Amino acid sequence: MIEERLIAVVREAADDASAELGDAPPPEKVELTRPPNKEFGDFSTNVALVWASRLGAKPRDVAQAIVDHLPQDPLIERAEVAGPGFVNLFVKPTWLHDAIRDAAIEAERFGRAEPNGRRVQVEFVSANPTGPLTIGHARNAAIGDTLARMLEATGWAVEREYYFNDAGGQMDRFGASVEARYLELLGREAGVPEDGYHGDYVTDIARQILEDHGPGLADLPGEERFLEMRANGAGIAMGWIRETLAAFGVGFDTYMHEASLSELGEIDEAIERLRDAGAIDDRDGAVWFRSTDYGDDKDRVVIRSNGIHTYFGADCAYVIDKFRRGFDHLVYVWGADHHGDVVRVKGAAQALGFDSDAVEILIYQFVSFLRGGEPVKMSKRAGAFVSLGELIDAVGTDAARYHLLMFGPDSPMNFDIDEVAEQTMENPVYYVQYAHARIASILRRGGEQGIGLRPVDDVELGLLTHETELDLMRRIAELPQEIANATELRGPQRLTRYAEELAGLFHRFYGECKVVGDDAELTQARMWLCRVAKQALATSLDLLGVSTPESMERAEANSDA
RNA sequence: GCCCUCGUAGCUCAGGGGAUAGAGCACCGGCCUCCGGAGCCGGGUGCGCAGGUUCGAAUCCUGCCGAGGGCACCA
Repeated sequence: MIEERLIAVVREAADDASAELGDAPPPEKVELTRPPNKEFGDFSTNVALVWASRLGAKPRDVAQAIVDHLPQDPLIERAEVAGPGFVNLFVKPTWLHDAIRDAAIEAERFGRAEPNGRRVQVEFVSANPTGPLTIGHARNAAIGDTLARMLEATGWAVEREYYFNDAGGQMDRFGASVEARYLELLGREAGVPEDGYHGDYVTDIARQILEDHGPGLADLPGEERFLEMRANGAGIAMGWIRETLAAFGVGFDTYMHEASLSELGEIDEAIERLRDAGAIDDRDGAVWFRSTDYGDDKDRVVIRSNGIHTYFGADCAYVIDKFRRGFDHLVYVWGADHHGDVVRVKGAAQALGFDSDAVEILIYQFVSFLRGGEPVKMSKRAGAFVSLGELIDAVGTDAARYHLLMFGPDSPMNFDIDEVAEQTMENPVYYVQYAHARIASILRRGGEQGIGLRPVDDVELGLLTHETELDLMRRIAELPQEIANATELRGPQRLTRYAEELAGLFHRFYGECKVVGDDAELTQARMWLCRVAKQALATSLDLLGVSTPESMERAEANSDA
């Protein structure tokens, strides 16, 4: 790697310069950064700035000393002192040609890391099956799935898990609501409970149950009838959810339901282990986890005085269950409304003897959905909501996912459905996809003209010397680092930014350089550059869960003529 | 009251202690008889406030102001 080589060179120079600079040895760590501006070279290091403060010397003098002692290296064109004391390295463009050649050989593996032998579970969405997914789940699904994709790209073995509660009070209210609608369909007197689910979709579910099982369920004894309704209703809702997720490009490896934790006795086990750890108090007939020992502002009940565990009690068992399945790292993707649970879940993990750093809870802020500039009000129980399916129908999976991933999870965001749907021209996703399709078109054109692409090893990439070619190659070469950074920082928005920049650099290159031209050798080199650029765009989009079209439909929005 | 997140351009948002703080949209003006004009080029305004740490702060710390969310034997 070019970076390691340059770091070694700089370190050598610093060691050589050390004698004449003073007592303080050069910093252990030499960091290379990509300068914000290419006038500052290909790579830059601030080592002189850090070192100078220890030496009590002027940073620019230290930088100059390093430059003066730089060993001869055929790769380095020149080095300059700049700004407050940066050492800027200008590298011969061959490093870019080499990088592109390597990328070409790696093909679809370019930018992705080798397996690291570690397993991670990403648990996300995890909505209870009381109805269709709503737009309230959209950001969770997009972030969770893309994080899973990014972790895979950085070498992790990833399992995507969906956790849901199939007992609990919400599900009971849902079951009672389905039951009421079912009876009403049969002409019987019934009513959805006040605190039940009032959306029309509940009737759809009841109708489905009626179709599947006939009217006979109505005559079952009360409790049995209710359980049938709850179970069948949940099954139908879960089916809808899976369909919607599939349309959104999201698939899960495992579906975990809360009831199985108690079936496995894992909740009892969790309480016992917490008790052994001295983290349990019995008070007022209930069982409490002393979460205040872990920074919570009050202790939390795990078993209520009626003997039923709380959601949090199940969470404790769930942590054990997850680690028991051999994961090295756990990620939970939660909305901001659950941020208060973070401390106690991590605390419970610690009390249970696990490394709480291996329990990562990724909190994302809420999305304000708008329609025509007006906020969309959401209430699932009242039935007033926009489903994720409707969102997908309105704006498309690509635009929806891209828009949801454009902004950092920490950032509260607006999503104007009408804007993303109707004014698609302003959505950057099409800009990026267009670049991809445009490259595909160029490569097709080359094929039509009978230009066979030779193996990249037989192609003189050194012919790529135009400024726009160098800029494009430079950015392509950064893909592996971009993916690594985006993943480590849990920042999918970095990938959207990268993809947009790459697309922009390609468009500029396209404007300046004719790919399929008279010079056969240059055509070969440029077609390979196109191919690698296309690959880098495709990998970026794929990590975002956005499709990579080989051609774009002409938009009807162009019809201003 | 306590806790979490956020506050950057007219709008939506990027900016992992570094150089001149960026992109898209919106607005104005340009672009080759040629590989896709969903493109390219040019035009300008801003880090909520006050301190602190640092050679250097949009970035780290403290306080204040403002917004969202959370503080159940609910899920």
